[in-house]
Amino acid sequence: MLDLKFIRENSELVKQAIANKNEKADIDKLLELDEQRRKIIVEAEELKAKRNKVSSQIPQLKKAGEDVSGVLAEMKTVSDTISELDDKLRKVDEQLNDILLYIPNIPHNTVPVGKTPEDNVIVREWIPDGFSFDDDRKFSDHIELGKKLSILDFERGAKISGSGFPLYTGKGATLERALINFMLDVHINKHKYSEVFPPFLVNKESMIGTGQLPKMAEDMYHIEKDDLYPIPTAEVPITNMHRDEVLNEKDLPISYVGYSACFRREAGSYGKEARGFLRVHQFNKVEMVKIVKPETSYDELEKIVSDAEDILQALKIPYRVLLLCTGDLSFSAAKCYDIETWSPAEKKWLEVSSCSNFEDFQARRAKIRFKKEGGKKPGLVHTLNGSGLATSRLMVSLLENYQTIDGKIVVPDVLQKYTGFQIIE
RNA sequence: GGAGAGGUGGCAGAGUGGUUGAAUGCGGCGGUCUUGAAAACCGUUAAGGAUGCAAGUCCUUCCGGGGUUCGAAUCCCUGCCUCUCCGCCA
Repeated sequence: MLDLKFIRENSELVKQAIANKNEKADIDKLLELDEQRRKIIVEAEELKAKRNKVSSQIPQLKKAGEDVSGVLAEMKTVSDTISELDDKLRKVDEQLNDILLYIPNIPHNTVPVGKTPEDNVIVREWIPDGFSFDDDRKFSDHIELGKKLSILDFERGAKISGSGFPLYTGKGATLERALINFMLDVHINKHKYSEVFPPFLVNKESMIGTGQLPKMAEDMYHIEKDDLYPIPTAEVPITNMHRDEVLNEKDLPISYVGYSACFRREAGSYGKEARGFLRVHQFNKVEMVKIVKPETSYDELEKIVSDAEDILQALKIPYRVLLLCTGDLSFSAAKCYDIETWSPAEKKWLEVSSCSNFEDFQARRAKIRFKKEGGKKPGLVHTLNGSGLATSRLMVSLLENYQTIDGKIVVPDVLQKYTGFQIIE
């Protein structure tokens, strides 16, 4: 959420930013409501001041034996008028909020302006020793490998739940678990994040806090009976840990890492893109979340990206880092880097991580503040998060890159102590 | 799921219709005292909003939402959460 005052004072800038993000919002309507709102408040507050004053005098008048019936009648009218104004205010506030909650964050000035993914900027590329894009071996894709080695069973996953719900079996299941544990350990021990294991169902307030609702409702699962949402990412529960809290400046930055299953409806995505692991309704992800002071958030963003890259370098999987353009930037983000790994069978880059700085956009929605040293007013924190990493597409790159000529999978060195085996055959 | 109890400031804990934004204690901050520290004593200690150049003034907030009343932390309804007992259960 943007600051209403900021929008009032920078309406043209906000309009431009929204257009750059390929989004829409009726800023003029918002400003009109804002004006109405303030007018009503002034009117109502004058009456409330009067009511408070007179009400406190009534006991004294009674004590003095005076007749207060006239005053009571007058105050009744005043109170009725106040109720009317409060009702009016509530309605205006609701409309105002409806618009505010749909206004996206403003891109940072280092974000390239662009419309489509083609306008994203490749920041860097990393390949392990001995790797070549021109390798002319015949690469099996992850679906063939999964089937042949009995480690992935998409058919049965679809039978149990539906398409897009992958089933790992045998050494595939072990490998998945190894990957998650390896990533968690690196972030906890090497990068010094504190570990959390969050709930997978959250309430509406949490979904609004991080910006998934109301805008992205169609992409979320919703359990109607209990009004709970299966999380699309651990970002939601972890960032919302500190919703409605005032933190101490000395406790910042806070860095959390946690594993969760992630649930996404992916409404409207069908076809080839959805094959196997490429687009699924449930996947596993290790997520990093940071809550920081505003002045450090862009340094912290670079750190999150490098922490995520560290995993891929340890796994020796080719990847590249993209700086997303304004048009490809998500609703809540001010700046975002994507990390993509190479799939030699698809001959494509696959998104395995997204690292974003939300500045105070989520903090304002979720009311996450911090008390500055020296007793100044609490200010909004900046929040960030990054996948470190999502396993499903990473598994695609891992299986494909580590396959041998005779169709086996060599387990990456760093994972072997987690799997307990060196090869899948 | 059934039966009770309760949710008050950073924390603990008073307060059952009228100067209560809220006693008291602890903690925090500032000061006096001290070579320094402790103790003691004194003072101070919420957030959000409207308005204003500012100082300030005003409004709101005692879990959330409605209601009764001239007036609500206090009464009524409702939602959420916590605790105790019972039942069920990985």
